[in-house]
Amino acid sequence: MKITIKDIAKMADVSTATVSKIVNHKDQNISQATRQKVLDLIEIHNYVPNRVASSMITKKTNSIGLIIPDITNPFFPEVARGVEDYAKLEGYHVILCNSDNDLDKEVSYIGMLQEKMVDGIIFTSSSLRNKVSKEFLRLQIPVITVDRDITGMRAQGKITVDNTTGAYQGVSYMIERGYKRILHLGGPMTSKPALDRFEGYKTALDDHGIKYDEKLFFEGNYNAQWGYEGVAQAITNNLEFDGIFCGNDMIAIGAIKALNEKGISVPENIGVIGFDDIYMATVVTPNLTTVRQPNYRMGYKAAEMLIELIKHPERKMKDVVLKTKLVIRESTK
Amino acid sequence: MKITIKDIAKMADVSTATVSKIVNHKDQNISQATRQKVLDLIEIHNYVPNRVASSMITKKTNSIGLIIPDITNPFFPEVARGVEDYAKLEGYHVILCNSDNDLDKEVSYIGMLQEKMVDGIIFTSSSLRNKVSKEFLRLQIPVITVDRDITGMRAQGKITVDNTTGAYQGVSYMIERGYKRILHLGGPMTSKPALDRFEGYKTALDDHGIKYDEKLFFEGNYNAQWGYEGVAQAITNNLEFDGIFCGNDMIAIGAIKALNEKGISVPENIGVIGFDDIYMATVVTPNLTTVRQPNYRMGYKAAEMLIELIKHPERKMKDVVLKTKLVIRESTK
DNA sequence: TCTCTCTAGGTAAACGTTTACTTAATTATA
DNA sequence: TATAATTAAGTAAACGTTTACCTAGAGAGA
Repeated sequence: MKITIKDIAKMADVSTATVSKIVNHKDQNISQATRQKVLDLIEIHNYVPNRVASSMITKKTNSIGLIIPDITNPFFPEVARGVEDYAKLEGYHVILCNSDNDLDKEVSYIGMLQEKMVDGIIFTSSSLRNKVSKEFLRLQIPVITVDRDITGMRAQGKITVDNTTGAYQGVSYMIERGYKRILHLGGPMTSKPALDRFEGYKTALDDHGIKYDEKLFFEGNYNAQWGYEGVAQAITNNLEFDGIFCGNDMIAIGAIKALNEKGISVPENIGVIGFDDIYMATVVTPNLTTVRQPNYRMGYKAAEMLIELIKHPERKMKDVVLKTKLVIRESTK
Repeated sequence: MKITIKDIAKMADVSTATVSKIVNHKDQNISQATRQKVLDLIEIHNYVPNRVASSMITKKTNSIGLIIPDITNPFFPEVARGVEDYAKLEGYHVILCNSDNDLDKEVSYIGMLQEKMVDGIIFTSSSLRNKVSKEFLRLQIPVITVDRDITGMRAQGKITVDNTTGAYQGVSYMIERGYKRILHLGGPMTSKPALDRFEGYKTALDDHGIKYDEKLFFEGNYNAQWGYEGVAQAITNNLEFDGIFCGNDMIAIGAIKALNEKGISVPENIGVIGFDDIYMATVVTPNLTTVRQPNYRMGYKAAEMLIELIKHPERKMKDVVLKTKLVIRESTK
């Protein structure tokens, strides 16, 4: 039998209220003698308070849900780590949910999280989808989105990255280094980040007196496969280009692989730049020049905002837009 | 105000017991008319059952704790995904805990998980540490360890990988391909997997008539940094070798980087083989020949065992030892 | 001495479910 | 027709806490 607050109370010959006060450090009005007696008993009998019972009363579970598409996607472990770190600091637990960007799974998770009475939800997406289940819109608890909006819903908080400026800086850098015809292998244009990066790309060209050529723009997915195929296709089509701005690092990694196989040298013949700065970027040959996204920060910030909202639901949160940073390595000359 | 089972019961003019039975599908003895009436009310008012209240009675929270050192380490997302996938299948939630192999954090997490009344715990470690907190030993709930033992504790279940055979196969393959003096850049020998791989390495040499030379064995960590340094050191020491068997892929990636920088060609001059088969192995140049560990499987299996134990605590679990697989790519000739 | 204010703790309801047991009505069986 | 069995519910305790409110005694001030 598990030992409860009643057992401790009986043994200490006090009421459960007294024990409760001591356990929760609301014990200004408890004598040192009683406190010590109770604390000793707790230690001896290894009493651990049942937080599900407390939750019934306090209406707080001290847990938050983290919905991401796939922890296996190298983008997400860092944001997960960020939210977990801050959550722990504040005594919250995080429940990990992999949605695979699948509406059904999302609905199912939202249901489970609601039933478990989580205090809030952080929602991250790889932005491959723009719809969101109506279950989301019904939610009574605070939701923070990171990296994207939820259409039709005003989430209580929003963390994004300044993708436009990031792309602008990356592309500008390429132009300044002498690259003139820069291919853009973008992510899916249904997603805001992909759109913003495309925007930054165009503006950078424009500001440097280069006319945007739509033949140099390809829309695809966020994976290495697509980077590989995109380059292969461009070459087959005899497209002329001397640089590639990729929608993310995975695309860039695929692109470099294709170039290597064709015997095209990076960065001498063609420069490549990615987006994200995942660890792999430092490991491929050549090391990838890329626009770093503060993934850990995003997660951490998201948890910060969420927990502040949990504590003060009436507070209005300002959206936060994090800055990117150009990381120059070897894939550009 | 959140709507409760009582509200539904009142509106449907039935008892809460009836509603409860319907919600939990224990409704053989409920008339279709009543069932439908209640179901409709639930739908209309968007009633969601409070599982923390149920947990009080059923003594089950349907959640499990997953303690890993760091989700950011490329080894772990796959195992996390494995446990999450199976857990979801069975209606369990997983609470993610990053321990950083730090005893204090571990103790803190165990405390929190106990208080939250998780039904079981999966404990994974990067094997950098062998001690475990006494809090672990006190735990009343089932614990499954993956990848390593907990010293002094008989966990209710254990998932490991046959590291010895894996190493044996990898090293044998190198020898058969003509490599003769094979360096071993191992992980920390405080960890069982590192030891077993070392064992497999020696046995393979032995079985192929090559004498083990202790000058060719280096003990280190599990990261790329160490691989880089290990090789640099070996070269500085004018050590003669034509192959490297690495304690894991990260080490191998670091080693290849060092070799590349010295202008030593892989695999022509020196062959390199890793362990794990993380995604990065397919992305470095040359692609890494490695011994694949079934990470996802490990996580999945662990969740399977844990949940079986939760349902049938009396059952005795057989330890499972998963097989590795040699994946031949480009870093060996 | 009387009243007031602290101090140290106790009382008991409440949180939202589940479930063992009970009950009333209906149907089947002999 | 009398009884047994089945169906379709309802009753109320229990789960382990927290907390608003209460109380008894001690000391202080007048």
